Amino acid sequence: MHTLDRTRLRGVSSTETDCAACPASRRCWGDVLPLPTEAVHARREPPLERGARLIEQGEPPALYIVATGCLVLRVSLPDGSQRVVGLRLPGELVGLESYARGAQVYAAQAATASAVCRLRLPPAGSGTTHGALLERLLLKSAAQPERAAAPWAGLPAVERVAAFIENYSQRAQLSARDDPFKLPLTRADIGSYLGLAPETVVRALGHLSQAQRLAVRGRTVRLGGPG
Amino acid sequence: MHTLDRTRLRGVSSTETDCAACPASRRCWGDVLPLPTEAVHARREPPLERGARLIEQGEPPALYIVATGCLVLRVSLPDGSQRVVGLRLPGELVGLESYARGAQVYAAQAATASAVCRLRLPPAGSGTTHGALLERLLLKSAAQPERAAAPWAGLPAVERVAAFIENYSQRAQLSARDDPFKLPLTRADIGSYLGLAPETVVRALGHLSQAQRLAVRGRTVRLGGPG
DNA sequence: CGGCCACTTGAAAACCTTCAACCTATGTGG
DNA sequence: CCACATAGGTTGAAGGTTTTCAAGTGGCCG
Repeated sequence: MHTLDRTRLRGVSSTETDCAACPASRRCWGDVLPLPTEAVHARREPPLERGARLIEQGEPPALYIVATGCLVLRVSLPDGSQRVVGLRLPGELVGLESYARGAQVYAAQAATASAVCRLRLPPAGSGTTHGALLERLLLKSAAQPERAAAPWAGLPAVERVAAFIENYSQRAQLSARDDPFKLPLTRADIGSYLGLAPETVVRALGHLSQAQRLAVRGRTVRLGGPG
Repeated sequence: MHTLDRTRLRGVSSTETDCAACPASRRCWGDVLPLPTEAVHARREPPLERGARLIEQGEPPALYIVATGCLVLRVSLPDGSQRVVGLRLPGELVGLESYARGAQVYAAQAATASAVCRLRLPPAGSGTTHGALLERLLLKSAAQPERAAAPWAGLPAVERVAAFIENYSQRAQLSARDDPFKLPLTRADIGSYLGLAPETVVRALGHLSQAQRLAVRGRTVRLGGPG
């Protein structure tokens, strides 16, 4: 224990190292096709005690991979409430979404004593290098159990439907915010997606209509009200 | 319209082309940092009528990007029921998960008349090339609204909790399937994640215990029964 | 015109949440 | 080592929401 490589002694307890030298690298990268030594540069961060926070929501982007322990991901909703949206176990990625959004989407807190490594993503647009790392990350990302569980889970049916419509209208590229648009799904499909009975979707749309939050006629919807 | 490039005439109606030549490429790749001409090779597939299926669950991996229209993603559960798990709009990816799982995870069906392009992923392990494409895909993937919406949404509380425990025990690397393990989350956090009140989680665990589906004592759990 | 499918509406039953009390572990200070 | 404080966990009863079942409406296409 006292004959560690010098590179393990940089900083108080964070270690710049190469995944190829990590005894637990199989957990993170699988046992097939070990990456070339210089491909994955990870820095082992100081260990996290139970309850310690690795990421705050809104922080600048950073990407970690869990080495040991378990992290809980939480989002703070605009109304001040908090929800757990995910769990990360050893070998899983934390914070990837931040690179797409420009900021961390969720807070990450150690549910048990944990250790993580920070991954350095090559600067955007750097071009042709790092292909192997990127490929690994892409597959890993696609394999991840959940991106961030439906934040509407447990909300009342009316709010779930409202969130669905809102989300859809933002993703569909509408010319103006109060442009009428057509829902591509039947009420049954919307219900199946949101975990609601079709009748409940109908009634929820009715309530939203009555509350002036949107105007519904058949499959045509127009957003109304603030938001 | 009759002076199209010869490359647009290959096959009945699918077109091998370069995203840089596509008038709608902004929708797929954004307007900043256009990719080098040869980087993204996409093949426009024959148009999909409303109701047509692009992907069947279990098919070999394939990756598409939606050009126009809207696709619904559905999973068939072991009990025969189906659930909508996602929606894909223009510019969004369909089928990425299949590369991690070795097979398509969901079926994709056109909710409205749609058009898609098939993307050719460089063969795994090809190494240093294609970095720009991979980087784009990684960011796109991280930005995608949902990987596959919570498949437990709408299930009774007992089943949600059961699914959570089962999923956790599979992700945690346990030595044996009937090894006891410790849940890292409080009942309140599990409830927050599943959209249930903490008391409901307690009662659900009670029911599962009583039905011999698992043994719970405090935070220690052991799986029992078939699975 | 008939059939089908999506949508709508009403009433009863099932389920979940809420509220309130109590219990049990764990850790801290005396 | 005990007493206490605290956080997490458990249990019961009341009330609200959602599901289910049933029936009926409206549009679209053969």
